[in-house]
Amino acid sequence: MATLKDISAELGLSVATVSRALNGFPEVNAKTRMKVEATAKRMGYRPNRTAQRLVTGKSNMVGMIAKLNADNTADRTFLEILTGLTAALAERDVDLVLAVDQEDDPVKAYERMLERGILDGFILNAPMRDDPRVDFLTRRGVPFVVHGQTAEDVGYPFYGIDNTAVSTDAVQLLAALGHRRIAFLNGDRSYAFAADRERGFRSAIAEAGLTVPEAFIGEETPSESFGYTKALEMLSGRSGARPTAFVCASTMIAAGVLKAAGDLGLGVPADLSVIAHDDALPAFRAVEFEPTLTVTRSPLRDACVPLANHLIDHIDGTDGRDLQTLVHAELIIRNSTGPVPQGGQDPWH
Amino acid sequence: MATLKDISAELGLSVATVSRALNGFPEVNAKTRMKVEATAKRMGYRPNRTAQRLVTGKSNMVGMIAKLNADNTADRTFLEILTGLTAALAERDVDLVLAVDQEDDPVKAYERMLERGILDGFILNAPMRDDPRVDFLTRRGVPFVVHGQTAEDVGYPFYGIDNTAVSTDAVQLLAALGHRRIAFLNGDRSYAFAADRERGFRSAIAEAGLTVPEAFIGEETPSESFGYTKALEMLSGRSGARPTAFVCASTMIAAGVLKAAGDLGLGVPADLSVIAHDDALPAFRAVEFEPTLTVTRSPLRDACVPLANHLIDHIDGTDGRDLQTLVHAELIIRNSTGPVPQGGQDPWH
DNA sequence: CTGAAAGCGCTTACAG
DNA sequence: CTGAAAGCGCTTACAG
Repeated sequence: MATLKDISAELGLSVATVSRALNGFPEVNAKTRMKVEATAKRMGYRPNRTAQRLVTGKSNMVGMIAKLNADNTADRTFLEILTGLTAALAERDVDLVLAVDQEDDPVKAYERMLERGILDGFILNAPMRDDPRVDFLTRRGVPFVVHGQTAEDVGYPFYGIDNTAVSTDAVQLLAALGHRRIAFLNGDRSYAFAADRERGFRSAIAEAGLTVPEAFIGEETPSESFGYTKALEMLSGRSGARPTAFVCASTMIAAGVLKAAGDLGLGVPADLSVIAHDDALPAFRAVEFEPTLTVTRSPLRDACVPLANHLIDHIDGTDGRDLQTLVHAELIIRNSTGPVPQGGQDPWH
Repeated sequence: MATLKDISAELGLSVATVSRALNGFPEVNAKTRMKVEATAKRMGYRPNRTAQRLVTGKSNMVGMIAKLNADNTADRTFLEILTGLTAALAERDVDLVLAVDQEDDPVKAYERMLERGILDGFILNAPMRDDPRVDFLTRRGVPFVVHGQTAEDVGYPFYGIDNTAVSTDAVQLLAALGHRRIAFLNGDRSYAFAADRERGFRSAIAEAGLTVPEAFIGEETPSESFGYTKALEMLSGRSGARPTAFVCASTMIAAGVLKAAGDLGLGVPADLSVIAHDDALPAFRAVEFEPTLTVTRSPLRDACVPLANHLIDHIDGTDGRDLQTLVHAELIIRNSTGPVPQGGQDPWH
């Protein structure tokens, strides 16, 4: 591997000048810079990251720790994030070191990674409300970015969607269509996103002058089978009145609900309306649902570039409060939502 | 962070001696070593990996590049490997840098990672037969370990299961039970494991004096729906005689086959025998199948420690040929296999 | 605009 | 058994 010394010897310049030329320092003579750049290219020069790191104190590596779910499957959203994130980090010449957390204590894995002393910062995925990792990293003074929100008015960088609005948008649409019995199939409430969705759901229900029985609310790690089982249960009407609409935390859940509706001979949207939040996972395309699915949409991939940039900027010194992005998911009305069924058209009346 | 210099100043020793004491050099005085170790501990000393790396040329980091499937989902086995691997590498103080490959050319991503110049080696997952990545890394002189086999008589380190034997064991069991019409639901044949499974299958079929129509052989990325669809198709008998037994590349596929059998009112193992290879994924537990599944079993997790160790040893200079492990998967006979149905008991006769 | 020098925190021949 | 010194490949004040 060619080094700065090789180039400087070749050109009769000092390593210092070569270094400055290659790093875009303004004081270098334009001609010198061109010569240096040309020979660097010709000699196939690559800066030695280790040496750079030793002197700058920065590693150009950030960490992410995957957390396995209770059933030992990391969710498929994780791989989606991983794909976008490694690409976005690579754009800024940063590598991703990955670990998988198999323990109960959520900060242990971070502590261990930190001890190895090779990381500039962390990306926190799937945060809980008041996530203990946030507290831990803040106390240690380690830069990090959160995918999502763990609390209001925080000092750290984050990128997330407004999950409260996700639910209120959904409920408002359904209420405007005349629905009064709206069920909610949420994700695991210990995660911040699901907690926010629930708050939004309840407040929008109240806002619309409606009430919701607890039997209409389910929460679990999103899956098709969760949607199927819960919808079947709620639509059986064993617990009194049946819902006429479902708000689903994910398209996977919605797939299960549609299946349950099909099994019960219910038409969507004639007998039942369904709306879901859509992370735009390649494996679950809402436009290919039958009927096409009304969604609040915010592609998971869109989060990756700002996540990477926020973290790197923060490492480079930008204040965390200046690196906070909260986006409003787009409401896309398709064919799975319609007016509440009336009189004779409603098989339950 | 405390450095060697801090410790040496504290004790009035040279940094060289402190370094040697901490690195277990035999020539250091026992008393000196103890003193050094004690103060190192007291001062919370952690060696600076970057400095170590600059001088030794080793980074203690290895790379793995995830390949997305055509449907953009990385298989769930990938996360299983990731979990075991990061743990096994951590035992030897090595970190895993991850990238996701989104391109057509399989070596591009490796080239890019290599250019960054921060890795000691690679772990190759899901190899193809005569995998181009093997060729590429060999030519570049980059250490790597393969999870699986890409060819016979190779020079690189690998850990894999004997996939030929996986199929022959399955076929021999079924043939011994009297089955003569054995179907095979394989993984994607472009992968080495599936190519080996197919070779094993065909040779065992011939060995047993049987033949197999091409309509009895299916191949696809393993999934429950693949098993379900294919089994339904084969059992419908549209293409002549129906199989009395299925050899499945994975428990996911077997789950689909069992479902199809159920839909058709076929009892397992009374009317149909099913055997699968079991990677022991936490989400698909063969003993919890109904009926419990006969399998060839080799936990994916078991591969991780030898993979990590083979790679690290190879990086440290051990010859690749001395770091090759091929294990024979265990045959576990449970309740999904039985004698071939005869006469009146066979609904198809 | 360029160079000589110090230094980042280690390891490792080479002396003694 | 221990130390002084060189060096890994860079960056960056400090001079000029």
